[in-house]
Amino acid sequence: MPLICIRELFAAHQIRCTRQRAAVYEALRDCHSHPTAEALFKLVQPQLDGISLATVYNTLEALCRVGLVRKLPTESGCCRYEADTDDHLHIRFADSSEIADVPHHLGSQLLENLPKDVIDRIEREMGVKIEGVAIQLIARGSAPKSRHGWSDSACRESA
Amino acid sequence: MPLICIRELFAAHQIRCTRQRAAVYEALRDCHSHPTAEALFKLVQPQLDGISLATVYNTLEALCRVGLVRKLPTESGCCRYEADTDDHLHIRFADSSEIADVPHHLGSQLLENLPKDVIDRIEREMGVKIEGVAIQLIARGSAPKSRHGWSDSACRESA
DNA sequence: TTTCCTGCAAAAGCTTTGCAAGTAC
DNA sequence: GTACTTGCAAAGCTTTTGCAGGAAA
Repeated sequence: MPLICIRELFAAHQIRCTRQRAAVYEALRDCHSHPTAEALFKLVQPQLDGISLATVYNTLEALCRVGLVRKLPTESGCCRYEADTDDHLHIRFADSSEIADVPHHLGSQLLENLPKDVIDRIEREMGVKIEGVAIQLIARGSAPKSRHGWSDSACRESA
Repeated sequence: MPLICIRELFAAHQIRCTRQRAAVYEALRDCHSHPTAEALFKLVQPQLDGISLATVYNTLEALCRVGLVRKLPTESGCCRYEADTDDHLHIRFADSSEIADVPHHLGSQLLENLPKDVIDRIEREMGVKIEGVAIQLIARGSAPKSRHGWSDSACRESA
């Protein structure tokens, strides 16, 4: 997607388009994995000479706030991000903290089969409003070597 | 559950039973919420005068390793723990990072309805072995005030 | 007695913040 | 021109580690 479209996308979400933000967003969207802020920083550094890690964090926070990016729950104490905000399943690899997407054609069968009436009962009986579902399948080991461009590592517990 | 049983439980899992570990485990099991390490530390401090936060972390790590405790994925950068290792659903409150259990009679209907054949296909097509499923329902706001003893707070983002 | 655990303090890792200079609108 | 962003550095928070003394088995 050319930069002009990112500019429009940002405008539609009412955040300013800066070189740094566009680069971070584009890198995240195109990398098809679920990088940490640090990994993303290393990814954009070559194109944006002076960019700082703090800017990556600020950018991610801004993009999350307007819903263009999602922060994924992890067990590892360091956050991972994705630009694909459609509902989809994740596989979390227990030994590496990596996260992979389940292809849509597989995940949707599972998501669409969630019984609506059960969700309704949970809302009623617990007095809450459910706004989404995050499903992580847990797999032992590390991500298989990037056939789909999944792989991405680096975090406290991956040592 | 009296301490003698915790001793046996630990023995069965081949970890030593110390006062500190027993206290941390008992506090976690009885608190019916999903405290951070820090919160758990404050919970056991009154009974164990000199305990240190590092010991709480070491203990939780040991208990996780043998499967007596689970570390829950969060978005907040600080970990939460639970002693209920049966499969069950969680509700994550987007604005407070708190986590609540969905009562078993409600969650099991959802868990048992997950289509096994779809999981099988995911394993085959992605070349992974799925060992578990973590489902978090996402709710806006904070946890309703503890009818079920859920509430527990304190974390970077809860400010 | 041997091995593992604790407490302390220090370090490491991730994320946020304050501020002056710069940029988008 | 105004309001928002950036880069930098420093601080803040969570978690881990090294080591000497202590407790469990």
